[in-house]
Amino acid sequence: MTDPLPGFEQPAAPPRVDSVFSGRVVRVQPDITGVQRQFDYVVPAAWEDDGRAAKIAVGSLVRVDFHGRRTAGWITDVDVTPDPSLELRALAKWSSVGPPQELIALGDWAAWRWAGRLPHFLRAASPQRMVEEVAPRVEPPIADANPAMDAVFSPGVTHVRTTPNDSGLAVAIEAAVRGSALILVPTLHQRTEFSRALRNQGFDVAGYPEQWARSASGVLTVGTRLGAWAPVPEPASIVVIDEHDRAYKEERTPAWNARDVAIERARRGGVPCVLTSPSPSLEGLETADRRLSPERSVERESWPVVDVVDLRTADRPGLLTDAIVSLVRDSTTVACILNRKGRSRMLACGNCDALATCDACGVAVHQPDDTTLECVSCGTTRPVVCSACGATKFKLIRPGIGRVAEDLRALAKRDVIEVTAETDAADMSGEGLFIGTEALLRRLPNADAVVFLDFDQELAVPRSRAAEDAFSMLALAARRVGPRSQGGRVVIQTRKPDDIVVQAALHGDPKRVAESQRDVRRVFGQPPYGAWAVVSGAGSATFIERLRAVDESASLRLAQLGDRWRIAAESHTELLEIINAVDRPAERLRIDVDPIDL
DNA sequence: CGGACAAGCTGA
DNA sequence: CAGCTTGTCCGG
Repeated sequence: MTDPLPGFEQPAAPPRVDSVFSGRVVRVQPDITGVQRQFDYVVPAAWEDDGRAAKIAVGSLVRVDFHGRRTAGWITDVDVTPDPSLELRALAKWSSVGPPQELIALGDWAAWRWAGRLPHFLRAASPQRMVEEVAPRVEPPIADANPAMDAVFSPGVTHVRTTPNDSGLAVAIEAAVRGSALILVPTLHQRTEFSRALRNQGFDVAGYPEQWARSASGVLTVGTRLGAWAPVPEPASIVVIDEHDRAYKEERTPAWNARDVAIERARRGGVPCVLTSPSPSLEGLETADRRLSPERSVERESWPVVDVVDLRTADRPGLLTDAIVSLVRDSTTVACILNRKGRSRMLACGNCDALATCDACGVAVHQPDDTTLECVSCGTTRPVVCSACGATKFKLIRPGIGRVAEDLRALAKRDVIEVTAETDAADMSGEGLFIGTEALLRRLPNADAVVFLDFDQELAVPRSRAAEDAFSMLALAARRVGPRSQGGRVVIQTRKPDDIVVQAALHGDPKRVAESQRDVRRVFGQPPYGAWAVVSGAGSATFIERLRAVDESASLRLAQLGDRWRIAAESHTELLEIINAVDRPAERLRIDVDPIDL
């Protein structure tokens, strides 16, 4: 250390007298994305006297002096033996109770499994606001478990195929009866529904992440994707409702999947994990130790009447066949689904309705990001400002839907409600004739009939999961309209009436989809019979180059897809052992393990 | 991540 | 070679 220059005052250095420290040393993971290392700090002696030291535990949120600044972090280990050559600093502040030990270990695993960083997962497992202390664990009142459900809650992973009109609530209630459980659902709306239903059954319910502290004291917890990281201590079981749902997959990096986190968490805790779905994912079926399905006749009866309209022999051109028109006239609430994937989308000014066009060539423009409009034809860009009135808000118009809605209005002689992202939920609660994309199915509470105007749109998607996704959409439609005994009706317009997905819905038999997909994917080594990752971004070329160097025996298969790369391996272990060993380039890089859109 | 410091670039 | 940018390293 250099002496201060004469005449200059030395800045106040932190006291380094031994008696100031308690001698206890803890390990801290800083909450900084770029820092994967952990660092040791000592507990200040003063904390022993005022009770703060007693709060030091694995998972605690603290603040520490780190390389000239102060940062938040998590205690990942206590009573560490530090490297004697280091001069340790003291913890600066105890902030909050944090995730329990087992979630920190699970975070380590998730960081490996999705090639991500630990702080990302620790944030998911931490309270949104500081928590002073957690109430002692509450033991839920023990009710009588239903012996008929013993098979569902036996050790390991159980896949329960539900009927389309069974939300999975019965499984969730039974889980609650058997001890403090963790229930995951795909959407916030389902979280509200399940919480309400469980409360009506007399259970105390914590919603994650808002009620972190209650969850931490062992209250039955219901959450969406993030709920996989709820701090319920040693849950008696973990239930994943509608396990096939894409909402369980995080879209941002690291692109983790809550279903898979739940499965691993249950495995580590040695508790049952129950997956439910009316349209199972192959991943869910494959990881399950046992698969339960309803009796064939029960499942069949729970499906609505499915009408298949062959568009090749339709009575009139276009999508509004006679079958549709008469159905729409006779039924009260109908949802018409028309996905216009891959078609050009146009923008119109939210203020004056002028179509946004290119200043150079007059062609319609699209909006690639928040700040630019780009010409599809010549690539000219301009700011998001209307040329006619100067407004800065634009709305998306899907020419397909607008046109069809207009025609439908004329043919059906009734009002048609076009549902977009901006449509108010209140406008969708009553009766009516609705038209919109797949999102309409998620938002409409129920309907007398659902019509897929052009189902080939779904079947023709070039993705390995296309069939499963298309079928899950039909299962969702079936849930909205109810079973055939209640007059539920789903109409599928297609040029491929013999497609396995259409046939499976027609016969109310999801097994057909899974079986056909299983064979295809096995042959080609596609997930879940192999592991995939997609690498994209500016740094991907460098990354792939380095990966080739690490993968000496060339056990990974690489395929370039435009500016992205697909990495395929026999297993996740093989895939991640290599991916995690590659030095990440400085440029932006996105690694998507288990991509859902490939 | 962000500060420290080294190496590289530019213009007088 | 000062003054600036860019790159690399590293933290308790």
